Amino acid sequence: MSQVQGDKWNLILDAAYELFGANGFYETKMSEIAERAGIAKGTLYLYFSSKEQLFTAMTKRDFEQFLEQLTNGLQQSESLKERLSEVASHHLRYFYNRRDYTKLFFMMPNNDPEMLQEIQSFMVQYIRILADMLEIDGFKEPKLLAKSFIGILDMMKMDILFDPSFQEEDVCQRVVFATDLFMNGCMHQK
Amino acid sequence: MSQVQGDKWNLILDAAYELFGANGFYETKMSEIAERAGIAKGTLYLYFSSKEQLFTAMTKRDFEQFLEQLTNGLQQSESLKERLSEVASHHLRYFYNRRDYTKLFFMMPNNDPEMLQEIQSFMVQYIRILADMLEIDGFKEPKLLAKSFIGILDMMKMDILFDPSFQEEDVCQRVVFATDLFMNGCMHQK
Amino acid sequence: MSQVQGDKWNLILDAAYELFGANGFYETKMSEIAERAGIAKGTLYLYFSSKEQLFTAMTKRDFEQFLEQLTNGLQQSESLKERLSEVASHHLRYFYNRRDYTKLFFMMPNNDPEMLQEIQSFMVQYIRILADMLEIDGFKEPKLLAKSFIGILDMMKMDILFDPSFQEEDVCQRVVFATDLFMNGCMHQK
Amino acid sequence: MSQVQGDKWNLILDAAYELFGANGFYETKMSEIAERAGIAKGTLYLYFSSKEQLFTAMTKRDFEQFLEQLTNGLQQSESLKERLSEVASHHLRYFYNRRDYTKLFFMMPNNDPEMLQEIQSFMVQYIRILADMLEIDGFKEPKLLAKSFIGILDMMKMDILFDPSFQEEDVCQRVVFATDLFMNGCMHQK
DNA sequence: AATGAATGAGAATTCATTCAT
DNA sequence: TATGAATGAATTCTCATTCAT
Repeated sequence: MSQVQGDKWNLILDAAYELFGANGFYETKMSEIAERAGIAKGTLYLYFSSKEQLFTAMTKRDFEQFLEQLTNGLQQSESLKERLSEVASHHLRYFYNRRDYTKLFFMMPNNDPEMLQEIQSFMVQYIRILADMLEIDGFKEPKLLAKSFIGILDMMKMDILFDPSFQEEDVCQRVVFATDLFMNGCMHQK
Repeated sequence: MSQVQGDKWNLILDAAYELFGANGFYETKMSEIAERAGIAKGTLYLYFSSKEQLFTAMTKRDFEQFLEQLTNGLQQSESLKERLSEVASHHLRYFYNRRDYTKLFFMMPNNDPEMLQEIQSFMVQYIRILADMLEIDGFKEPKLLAKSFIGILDMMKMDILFDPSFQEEDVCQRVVFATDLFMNGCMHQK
Repeated sequence: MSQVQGDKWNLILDAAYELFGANGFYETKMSEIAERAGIAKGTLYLYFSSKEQLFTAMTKRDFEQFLEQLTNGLQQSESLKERLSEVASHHLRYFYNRRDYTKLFFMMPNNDPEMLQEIQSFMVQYIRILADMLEIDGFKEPKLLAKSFIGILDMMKMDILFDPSFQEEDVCQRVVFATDLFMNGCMHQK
Repeated sequence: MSQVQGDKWNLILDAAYELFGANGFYETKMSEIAERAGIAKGTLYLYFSSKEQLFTAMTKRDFEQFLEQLTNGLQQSESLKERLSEVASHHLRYFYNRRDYTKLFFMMPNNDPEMLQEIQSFMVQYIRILADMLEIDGFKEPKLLAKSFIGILDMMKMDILFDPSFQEEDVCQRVVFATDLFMNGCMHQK
């Protein structure tokens, strides 16, 4: 995580990430976040107006990082298959690296519209990246295809996060499996 | 199925379903559930030992219903394609019928091991049903394929639940799309 | 104060009266009131929805008592002078008996519209009682006269509440003084 | 009067007056006062050691102004009646001009001894001004009479501040009414 | 079985005040 | 003088759960 010295904003987000990720939104106290960040409780509120907003900001930072790294990774890929592999690899590795933060994906504040907004905005961008590359290659219904691929990858988080025997090598196998399945499915739908 | 249980048991579960579904676990009060069920707060605790357990029981009933109806639907299908269509149709319709209960799929209690247990047990059964039919037809890696198909279907809940313009006809198109994509992908992976 | 056995509502109001009166609204904690009433904090909220509402209810009860006792006292008086004396006596004794609750008259919640409502409603009733008796005797501008008399009496609370040497006998002298002054003023304004 | 004090001192007091007057002591934040005065929060504490002390200083300035203007106004009056009219007019106009600052008269900090001191000191001086003029004309109990007159005038603040239909002309009528009532009352008590 | 009054632990948030710059 | 980022004490209110009836 980014810990630029003096960057209290990122410091707080890092602390929040650890605790929300390990314990979930409702089970994490603002006082714990403050303590972990090494600042006073009141200071949190100089940077984030509420617990909900802090969670949303933390998620947003993570989403942006996800998309940025994905975009970077894709620049080295040429063929569609390479690009799809890159997406799969990035997606699955994302979860693999967050095995200790499972709560992030199952516990978020319920009624926060800003949070929902953030999720939807992320999905739109993620889907567009995939859909664009599929469209260039002439596939019909690129958006639906994109969602399908993401769906395949996302379902795999269950094993990655909750199967303790899941190893880093397994990630690669899944990448190949998902990419092949999806590519074959696409090719014959053209 | 739950006729074994008394009337009041189901009455409570119905009330819980409505409220948890509309507002989420943390935003629903036990007193509200009692009121909606037309009984006293204390009575809830004669049937369920805690709020978490009530939520888990409610989810379990829903899961069982899902699997039971799926099994029934599959008995009329012959070919693999028909069976996959049936699965897709059932899965997507499930979400379509629960458009007003979106919180059910995004907010659940965090630290309840019984609940996690229930989800995993459901997934195992759901996957097995699909994997079995794929295995019979000779596909390799039937479990991974099953998870992939479920993943494709599950991603579609985003549109079904949150796109207000999503109509019942759209469900059918998605069924066809998902089934075709998956079938084609499978066929060429054999 | 009224402490009908089992009447928790009055029990809470009594405790609130003591503490709000001695320390003022903002300096009194709900937990203190609960402790003094011998109940749990949460129980307060079964009877009063907020601290403000508790204060208002307490004030209302006191106002009602004031007006009821005043009305009773006036039934034994015949002449106007007797009646004015009764009002003066009642008003000044009210403050004298509440020498230990001075904060009641100088500290109340600021922005509570219900509280303002209550005060104005009390004043309207108090003024009417006085104005009615003045009108019967043919005085012009009975409402203005009523307010003036109340003003004279109310100003005396400063000495009664804050002059430690103020004795019960002094109350009587003030009653005579205020009544005479006001009567004479009225008589020659007819 | 407060020319002795620096510009900023009065600037702060002006801001405090607006905000305390409109919202009351507890509902006004030091940060708001600073913002309104166009200075930094910390700067407030270079001039006033605490919120309470700021409120007291603000009140003191207002009291001093009240007494100074009253004294000035009385120098042009000759007869007792004229002088009483002047007092009444000044008192009622004071409230009329502060219709937007009602909180000043109903919300002040509770436990600040300096503030209580200030109020009592003001009352002593105000009463003395009135009592002196009454004593010169040979009235008995001049202090009690002074308090009574002030009481009559002060009760009228209720209408002036809270009756939205109260007009400037009504002030004059009240002045005449109060003065007459009081004069007549006094004359016949001699 | 059913009730619902009573409990009390628990947490977010505010804001007067300080002090390093 | 002036600043404003940082502090942290302090308190209301909620709500799952209990238990006497």
